[in-house]
Amino acid sequence: MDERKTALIFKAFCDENRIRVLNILKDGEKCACRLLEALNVTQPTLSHHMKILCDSGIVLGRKEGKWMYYSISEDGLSKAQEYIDFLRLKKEANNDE
Amino acid sequence: MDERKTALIFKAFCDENRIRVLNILKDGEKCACRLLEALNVTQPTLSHHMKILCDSGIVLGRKEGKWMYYSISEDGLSKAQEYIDFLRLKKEANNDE
DNA sequence: AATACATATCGATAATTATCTATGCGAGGT
DNA sequence: ACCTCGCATAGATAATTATCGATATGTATT
Repeated sequence: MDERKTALIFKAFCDENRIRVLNILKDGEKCACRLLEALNVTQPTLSHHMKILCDSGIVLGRKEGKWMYYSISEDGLSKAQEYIDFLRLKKEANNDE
Repeated sequence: MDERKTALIFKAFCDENRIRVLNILKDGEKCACRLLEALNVTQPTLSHHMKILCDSGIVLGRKEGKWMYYSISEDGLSKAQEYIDFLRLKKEANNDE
């Protein structure tokens, strides 16, 4: 339960532009250039967000020739889901002790 | 699918101190003073984080006399989970439309 | 009503993050 | 070998967020 690591995973989801990217990648793997068209930011800014998404483990990058293809990582989603499930495993409240 | 709203939900999870709070609240409702002991930040800083957690919908606050009691919101967790599930509903990849 | 206590809010500052322009790098194509 | 294209990196700046000390607010308690 490294708090830093957990926070890192969810950095993927806490920015509006990154959510926009994820919503697009939901339909399947996309080239960076496609994301750039959709996003109204400059190319370096997109690159910055894609790095954060990859570092979080939620997105996978694949290089093919000149192009970068990004897709959502099922494993990454599982990690995120695991933490949410972890929070659900309540014992009885133990307020006073 | 308001990107701003989705990002807001996950703001709860993208900070180390807030994850620490959630990990504690996992065991059940806790008073703010308990969180303060555990967290190594000043009282105003804790209050700031608790506001973000409540605004995200992941945490519920309840005032009882002088004390504030915080707990994890099942509904909030569901909202977060819904988005993760949403990303999982893949159609076939459609790279080159 | 005076005091003590728990928490929220205010205002300032430090730290982090997002964004841009400019530039570098690798992969094809000519 | 050179050029072009797609993307990453560097460096600077703007915007946001985290944090603190000081103070306000509301709630017992005496």
